Amino acid sequence: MKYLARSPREVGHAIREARKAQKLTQKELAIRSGVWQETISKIENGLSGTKLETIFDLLSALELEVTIDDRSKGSSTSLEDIF
Amino acid sequence: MKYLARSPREVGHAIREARKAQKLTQKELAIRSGVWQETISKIENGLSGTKLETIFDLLSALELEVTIDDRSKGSSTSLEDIF
DNA sequence: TAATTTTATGATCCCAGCATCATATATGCA
DNA sequence: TGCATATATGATGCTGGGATCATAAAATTA
Repeated sequence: MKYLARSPREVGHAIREARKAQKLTQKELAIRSGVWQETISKIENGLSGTKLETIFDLLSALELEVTIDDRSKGSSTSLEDIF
Repeated sequence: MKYLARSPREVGHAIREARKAQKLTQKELAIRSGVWQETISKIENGLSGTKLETIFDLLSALELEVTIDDRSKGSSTSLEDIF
């Protein structure tokens, strides 16, 4: 799965989707990542501005990586994200 | 250009590279993004943990977007980033 | 639907991000 | 090498992130 994120809120959404795809609970992710369940909840729901550091803690626990690329290139996501 | 970021520090580096590629000074980017030059300097150098929000302010000013993807797939970067 | 598990919410406290101002370095160019 | 521009650094203060504890609300499942 591949997620395009244009805002912190969308990053939170991507994290939720990825977590669910891996059938993890917030608590399990919390243990793996060192980020509290309560905090994960807030991040996934887009409350809280979140620090980059925290996001990376979650992403690496989920084995995800971040790519920064020119906006233009592809609404590749529109296609691939359909599922 | 495409950057793979595995840490806040690498995000800062990617921002610097993208800014330079667009021949912008920190001050110019500061004006466009609403983030202070001093803050940009610190972010580019990996000092400061930075908030996600601030990163997105910079990325959109640079017309960059973020993709979150499974780690595995491609050391596509190693190839494409060579230049 | 009762019991259990998962998520969300709320409050408090500490620490750090960032705006802001001042200034020191460094880099580029005439 | 001297001046202008660009970048880095340092200090301060306010605000908000996140750890932490307690608990409410949802969602699962027996």
